[in-house]
Amino acid sequence: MNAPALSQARCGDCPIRHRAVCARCNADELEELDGIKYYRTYEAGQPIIWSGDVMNFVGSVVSGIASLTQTMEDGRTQMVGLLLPSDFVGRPGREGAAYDVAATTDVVMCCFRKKPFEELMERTPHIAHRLLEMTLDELDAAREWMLVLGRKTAREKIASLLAIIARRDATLTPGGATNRMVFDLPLTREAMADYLGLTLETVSRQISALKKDGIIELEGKRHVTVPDMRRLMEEAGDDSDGGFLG
Amino acid sequence: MNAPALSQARCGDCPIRHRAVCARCNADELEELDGIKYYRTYEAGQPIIWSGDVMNFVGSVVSGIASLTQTMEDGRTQMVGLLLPSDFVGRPGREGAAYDVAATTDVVMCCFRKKPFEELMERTPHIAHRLLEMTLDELDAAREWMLVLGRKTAREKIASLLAIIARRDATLTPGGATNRMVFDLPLTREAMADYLGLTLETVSRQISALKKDGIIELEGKRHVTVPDMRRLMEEAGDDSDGGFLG
DNA sequence: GTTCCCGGTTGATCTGGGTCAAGGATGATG
DNA sequence: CATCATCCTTGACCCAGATCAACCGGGAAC
Repeated sequence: MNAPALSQARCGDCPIRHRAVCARCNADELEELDGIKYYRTYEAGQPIIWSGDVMNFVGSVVSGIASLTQTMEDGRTQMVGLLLPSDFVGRPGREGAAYDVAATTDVVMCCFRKKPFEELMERTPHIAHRLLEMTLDELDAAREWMLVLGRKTAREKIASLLAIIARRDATLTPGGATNRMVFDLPLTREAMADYLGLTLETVSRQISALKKDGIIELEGKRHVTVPDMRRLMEEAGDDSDGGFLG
Repeated sequence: MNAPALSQARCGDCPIRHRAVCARCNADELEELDGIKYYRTYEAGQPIIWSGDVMNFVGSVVSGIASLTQTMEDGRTQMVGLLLPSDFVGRPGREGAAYDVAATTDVVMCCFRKKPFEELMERTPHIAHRLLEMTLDELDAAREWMLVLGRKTAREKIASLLAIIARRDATLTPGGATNRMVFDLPLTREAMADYLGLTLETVSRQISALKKDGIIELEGKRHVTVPDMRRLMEEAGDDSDGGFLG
């Protein structure tokens, strides 16, 4: 893979409150991170890691959206996770990457060199603890997605995805989830298809159908208004919190 | 849920080398577990935990097979994990169960009361560490399964499942995986269908097809011989290690 | 402006797997 | 032994979603 632009920065520069390790960005042990932490930026479409590559860093997404995908020899692909700001990338204690990671939009990552990070983890149990919690969250999310992939119809799949994206935006928006929600799709139709185990044509058709039925409104191809979140949730086939972020 | 038979036992009685916490069964901190550890048995078909139930224990499977399933209001179900001997159940730090857990065959569980277990985890970092590793394994497995659910054909799904079960048996069998493998299916056709996002009729048909094509041989409904594992792997659609155990 | 390109839409048709329905085997029970 | 229940198999048919193909629209390059 190609080498993206790399910039060094002190911890205090962390632009957001990270959910995991970086959540400690202003805390005591952070002093120890000087010199092992840096930022990287990736352009939309760029690969971040290839499955099987040796990963010599861990990190978390600062801005933008990255995707985890698995690929078969014949080219069939399945997206197995979406990485949103504050999500963690990397597997302490593992050598290689398990899946392809790519930037879906422009992405800024906050990285830590792996070795020192692991040593830090040894010394500070609550970091390991936080990491375990995040991993459990991701596991829940992945298993919830298994239900979507295995048992839901195309329409339900689309509604589930829209609900997740809306809910994600809600957590980033002061005020949070309301009945009416407005957001931009951060994914192409093709990426949505890869996420949902569908073809892009089916994605397009089902979005059109949801629009025709008044479940959503569309402005351009990406800007979505959901006039009534409850109706969208019904279309998704369950009332569950349904939060796949992993 | 009903209360299954419960028997107390000292740690030294642990019948197998557990992969995770129980891996410490003969180690120092185990002394501390006296009184918070016990065994439970469940009959095939019995529920172990309902999704949403308060879970006051964690534990690991000693013998038998348990399944994790998610269910929609209308009854559609998706199995999201198989728990084999040595697999861990429970979520330190979480109140409720996230999915239904049920005994697929007769199951013996080695349980720890949750509170004391969590306290023990606080004090002994390497248990937390081991737990993180196991959770990462399960996450990998779940994501691998997402590829199966989202993109593979019915025939590939069946082959993938057979390959996983064969490989699991191989790890339990001295000698390990060979070209020729013989094992018993621990799942009904319906359970396989729930695991694979198919109907039981399709499962049955595809198994018949694999038999007709000489990929597998069947004796009765459950006893399977795979004359050539490589051919089965090809049918599964990838050469990957494909290990979904979680 | 014109052209090109890329992401998206829509239509026509095909098909894998779902659905509905009718047996078949095996093993438990009286 | 007959009965019954469970699990499994197989057939006939149907439909949701895949496939193949044509076209649209907006933005970047010339």
